[in-house]
Amino acid sequence: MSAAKTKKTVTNETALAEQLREVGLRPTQQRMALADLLFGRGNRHITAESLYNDALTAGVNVSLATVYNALHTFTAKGLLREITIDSTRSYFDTNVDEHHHFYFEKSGRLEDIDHTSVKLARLPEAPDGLPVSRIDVVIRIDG
Amino acid sequence: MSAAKTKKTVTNETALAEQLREVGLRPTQQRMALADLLFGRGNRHITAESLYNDALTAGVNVSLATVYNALHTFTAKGLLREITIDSTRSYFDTNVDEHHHFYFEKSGRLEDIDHTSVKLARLPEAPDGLPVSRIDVVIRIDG
DNA sequence: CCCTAACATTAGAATTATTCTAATCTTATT
DNA sequence: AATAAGATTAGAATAATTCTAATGTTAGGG
Repeated sequence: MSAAKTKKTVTNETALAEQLREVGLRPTQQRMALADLLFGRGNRHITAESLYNDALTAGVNVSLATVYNALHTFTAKGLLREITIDSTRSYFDTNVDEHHHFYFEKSGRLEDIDHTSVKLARLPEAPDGLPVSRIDVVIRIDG
Repeated sequence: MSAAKTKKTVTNETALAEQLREVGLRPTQQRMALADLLFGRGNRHITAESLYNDALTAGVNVSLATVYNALHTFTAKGLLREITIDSTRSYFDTNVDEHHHFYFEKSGRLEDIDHTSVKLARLPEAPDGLPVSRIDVVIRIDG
């Protein structure tokens, strides 16, 4: 179902467009469509290729290069989190809260682990007292 | 300094060649040279490109494709451990003991953390009781 | 010992993932 | 509504990695 045509003066801006504006991004056609595919459902782990395929299936006119641009821009703005597990491709997580991951080696699938389920009782001091930006725990599952 | 010429009958096989044979690999020129560059010094974090450059500098005649082959073969045989931190390239660690890593985001450098320095007090159960093959902890340093 | 067949290894060519940059689109300002 | 400044897009280029045909190695028979 398509929304009623927007008049030239912006009067009925959608919530999605507003969210993009809030982080300083223009709500362009391509970004709106990709943001909708990304955030319309629950938390997901996607790759540039998988989002590109989702876009094609949804009939969205967008190039793969633009999908990469959008993923990196969204990550820089804190709307996505990049996870590096498999060097052959980048994964992006729509869950940006503190959490960890199970990685199923055979299928390549990722599963979120709530941060309260993992407790780091002892941690080494960071060299030169430099700030820790993030701690990633990946539990690799043989299956 | 070059070792004395080996006679046709293998009498004075080097220790390095013997180690390769032990894991079922032929001690070819290229592999011997790469193994020497990899394991000759202390623990290191290398990339295919960095090892290739080391080889060129050392005057070793080897292709980049062969460097990739050797790194993956050595990893499969347990002589190296692959670490995935940065999706733009694969790192290989000559330290195959249980340990974790600091990752310096600005320089891209890795530093080993002894496994006794990190204590995981609470861990979630693996789904379906599947076996855990490895737990990786990466502490990302903003510097 | 040497020769040969079977298999392992190598590296040039091909592929895949990602980035770059020139062209296009948006938007704030008038 | 027109314009200029800057953001966004996507075709082309690049970089990382893999594939596969050619080459090298080795064990066993002659």
